[in-house]
Amino acid sequence: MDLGPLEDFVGFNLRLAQDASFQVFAQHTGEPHLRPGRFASLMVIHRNPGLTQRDLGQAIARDKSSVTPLVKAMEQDGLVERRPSPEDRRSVTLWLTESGEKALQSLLAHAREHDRKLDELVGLERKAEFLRLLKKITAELK
Amino acid sequence: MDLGPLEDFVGFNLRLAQDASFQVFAQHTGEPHLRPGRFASLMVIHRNPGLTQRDLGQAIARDKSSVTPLVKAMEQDGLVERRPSPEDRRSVTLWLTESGEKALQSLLAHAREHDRKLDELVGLERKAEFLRLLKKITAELK
DNA sequence: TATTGTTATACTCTATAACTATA
DNA sequence: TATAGTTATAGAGTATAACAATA
Repeated sequence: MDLGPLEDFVGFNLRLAQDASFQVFAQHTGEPHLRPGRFASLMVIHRNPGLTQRDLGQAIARDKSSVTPLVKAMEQDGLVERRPSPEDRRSVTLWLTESGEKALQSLLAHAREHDRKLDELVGLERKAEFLRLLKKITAELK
Repeated sequence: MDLGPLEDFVGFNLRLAQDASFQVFAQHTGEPHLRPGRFASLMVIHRNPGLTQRDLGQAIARDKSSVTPLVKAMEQDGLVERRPSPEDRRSVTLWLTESGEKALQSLLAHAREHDRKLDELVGLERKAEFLRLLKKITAELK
C-alpha cells in the first residue's frame, strides 16, 4: 500500500520502526507479568529502592491515579512490595521482591537478545551514530 | 532518573524518540478532526479512492470491527463519504470529501513542518542513512 | 460455506475530579 | 492550604464473537 509523501518522513518511519521493534519484543517476552509496560517501572524501582509512588509517577511520566493500579497489579503478581514511609505517613515506599528482581533480570535478558537483533540490522559501525540521533530527537525536539 | 542498561538499547531509545516525535506532532495538529490517528487512513483513501472498508483495515492493520467506528466518525465529521459498491452489495466504498482532502492537505503541511524540525536535528547529510536504518528495522526485524 | 460490515461487549491504558489522611 | 494516595468515572483505541446480508 503506497502512502505517498509519508514514506520519506522521518517521523512516520520512526513510528513504523518503533511499532515493529515493540511488537517483536512484546511477543518474545511472553509471560503476562513481564509485559513491556512494566519494564521501566521495575527498573526505576530497582535502581531507586524505597522511592514513593509519586517519585515513580514522575519518573515514568504518569499521573498518580495511573500509578495506583499499576503498582497494585505488580504487588498482586508478587513483584513489588509496598511499605509505609517512616518519614511521611501519607507516602508509600516501593521495593522489588526477589521475584520482582528475577522478573527484571528476565526482561533485561530479553531486551539484550532483542537489541542484538537490532544491532545486527543497524550494523556495529553505525550504532553509535544511530543512538546519538535518537537521543538527540528525544532531548531536543520541541 | 537513571535507567541503567536501558539507556543504550536501540529499542528503548527508538521508543523514547517516537514518543517525543508523536507528542510534538499531535500537539501542533490541534483540531480534533485532524488527529494524527486519522492521518494514515485519510492518506490511504486519498491514494486509493473507492477502496472498501476491508481494504482500509488491511492497509492500516486494524480489524474490520475497529474500522467501522473509525470510518463512521470520519463520515460524521464530513471527511469521508461511504457509497455502496456496485460490484458487491456487501461492501462499502470509501471516498474523501472535499473537506477530507483539505484536512489531509492540512495534516500534510503539519507533517512537513514537523519533519523540517527533525531534519534539523538529524542533519541533512545524515538523513538518508538514518531513514535507511529505520526502514530496514521496519522491514527486516523479526 | 465464506466474506463484508455492524453490533455488543470487554479489555487496556490513560486522565480528571473528588475524597481521605496526613503535612 | 498543599500533598500522597485512592477511588469513581470516563474516554480513547483496540479486539473477539455473534449476527445479517450477500457471495
